[in-house]
Amino acid sequence: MTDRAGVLDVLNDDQRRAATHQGGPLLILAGAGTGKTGTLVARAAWLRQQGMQASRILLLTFTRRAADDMLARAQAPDSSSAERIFGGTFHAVAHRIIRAHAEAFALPPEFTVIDPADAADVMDTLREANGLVGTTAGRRTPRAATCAEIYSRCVSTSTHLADVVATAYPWCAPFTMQLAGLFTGFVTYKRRHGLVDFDDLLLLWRAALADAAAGPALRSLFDAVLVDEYQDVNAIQAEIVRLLRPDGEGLTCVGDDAQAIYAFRGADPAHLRELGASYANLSVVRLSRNYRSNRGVLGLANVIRPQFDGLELALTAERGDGHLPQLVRCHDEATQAREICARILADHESGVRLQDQAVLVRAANHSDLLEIELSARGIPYVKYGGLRFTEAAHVKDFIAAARVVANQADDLAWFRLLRLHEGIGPVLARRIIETLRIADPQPFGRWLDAEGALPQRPASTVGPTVRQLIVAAELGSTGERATAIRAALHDPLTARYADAAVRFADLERLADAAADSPSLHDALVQLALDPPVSASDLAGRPRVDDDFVVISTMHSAKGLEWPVVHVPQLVDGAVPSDMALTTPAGLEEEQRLFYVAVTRARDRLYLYAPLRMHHHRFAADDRHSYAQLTRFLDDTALSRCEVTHAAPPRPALRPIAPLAADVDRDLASLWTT
DNA sequence: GGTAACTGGGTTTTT
DNA sequence: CCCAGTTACC
Repeated sequence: MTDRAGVLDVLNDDQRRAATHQGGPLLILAGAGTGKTGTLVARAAWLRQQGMQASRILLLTFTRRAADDMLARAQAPDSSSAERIFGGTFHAVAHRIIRAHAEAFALPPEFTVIDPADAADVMDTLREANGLVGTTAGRRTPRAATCAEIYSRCVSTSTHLADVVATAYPWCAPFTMQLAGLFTGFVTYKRRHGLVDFDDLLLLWRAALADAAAGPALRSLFDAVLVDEYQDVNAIQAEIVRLLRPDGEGLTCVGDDAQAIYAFRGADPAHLRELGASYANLSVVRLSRNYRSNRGVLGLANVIRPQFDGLELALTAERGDGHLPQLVRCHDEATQAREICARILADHESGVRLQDQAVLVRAANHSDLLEIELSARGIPYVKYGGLRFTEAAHVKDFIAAARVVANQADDLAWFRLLRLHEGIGPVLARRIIETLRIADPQPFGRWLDAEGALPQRPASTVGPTVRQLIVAAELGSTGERATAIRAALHDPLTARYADAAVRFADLERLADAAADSPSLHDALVQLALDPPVSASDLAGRPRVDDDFVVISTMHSAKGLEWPVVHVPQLVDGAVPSDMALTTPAGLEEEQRLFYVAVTRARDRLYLYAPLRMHHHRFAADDRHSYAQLTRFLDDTALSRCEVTHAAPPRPALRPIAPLAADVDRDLASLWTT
């Protein structure tokens, strides 16, 4: 059991003031590395010391990892439910409430939670009917995923479509009308098929809280609400918090407006900055004593950090002076990759484990060249961010099959499942679904009719699969069902993928993981809300003796730290990303993202600026133009760094044309006499 | 009529 | 790697 007095003892004065704050809403403005998590955990402990029941404390976070972390530190793992803090991500908590009262929300009890990829699939099936297909008037229509993004942006920021398109998706402006029609269809489709997307989870929770009857009941479940990373809330989440604690009593928000990096999914640091306006009696406690980084790193961090009136904060170093950040100006990207590898190996030889070193990139593809170089030198690495495990085709296939078993009315899943089979394309798949729907809501009962109506070849591939799934649906335990679903997919997956054996092994892990859930439904929701990053995620922690460099996107690195951090691609267009520069707000967010990246480093920070970029967007008219150093590294910032120049690339090899000519001549003897 | 297989141009970040 | 468009096959 946690030693609660001990939790408070290790805090500094500011942290203790935050943890033991009484009465009225509290904002803890916590700079990077200032012990935010420990303070929040201590506050929960202190509230319980004051006599509050654990189950009446609500802890809201943005990632599952953050929630698990804090809950693990705040309570014993074997505590009873009354002794357990009610915690999770906004979405997971919303789901728990909605699933428990599905009828009250006019949802079918077996409603399916769809992830953004599913939402894009729905958009895809509706786009043709809304004139959003192919190339119109020489302009390519927005991709299905883009349509889903725009929709979500409208919803999560409560902003009109026309404004969202104008500011964030200007190239889609010609299709605004069609998008409006598409979105109407999207909402209708979701309701008709019992689908709930991520935005819906929040919208439904907010609606319930605002409801005259349900609101007071939901509010009265909790005495205290603790919100982590408040700078990342969107308009809906901010309102959920406000509805949970209308007068601010018992509300604690933790955040740092300088680390707001999720505007693209509707978040806005203005919600944090305006807390004072919503709650006149708001107390603000600043945590600025940094326990993570040395003074060299913080010197740079403090000049990059954007300051906002009334919420200024400068980090002070609790650790020693340490090294200055190093800016390595590299001849080109290839040099950059070699330089990173050289420093990784040098630090490794001086005793730093590979896993204590991270490379933080703005976009997943920024590490392409580096990954080749790492592989060539035999340096092991793992990559976080970018493609998720659940986005791999075979995993989506498995999930589609499981969804059909869990909810036979899930047309979206049927569509994917059917199309997996040889000889079945979009038209046949749709026709089969039409046939099945006559028997709605039990399409399985009509399967043999549908199969009989198919041409011989498709029937012979899809028939066995579906008949096995029908059997799987009758099985008792989740584990048996998952295993049977996997078995049903054996033949179609083998026919489709050359590396079917590997993929099939992945699915075994997935089926095993699903077996732990009480129902197939729960397993699927879990997978949607908290997708495993890789197959090894499902298999548990990697072995202790495995050592590897971490490559992560800056976004995925939030909240983490490493002794050594490498930040490549410090070039305008990459950092800051040119995709983000359509608005001044976009540039500001890029700067905050850079701040997040810099503040991940404990001991050593290496920044890399390639001087020459090949195939770069800005260099389209001159493939050898010289790139500009990122605008975040102005003279002040540079004065906080030690600048070095990387060795020029190895001299080019002498042309080997004579050699090639020899080879060609030898070959020619094979067909000349 | 419908599907598979290939080609060529575009690619941020994720609960 | 995704998607639109084309072509060749059933």
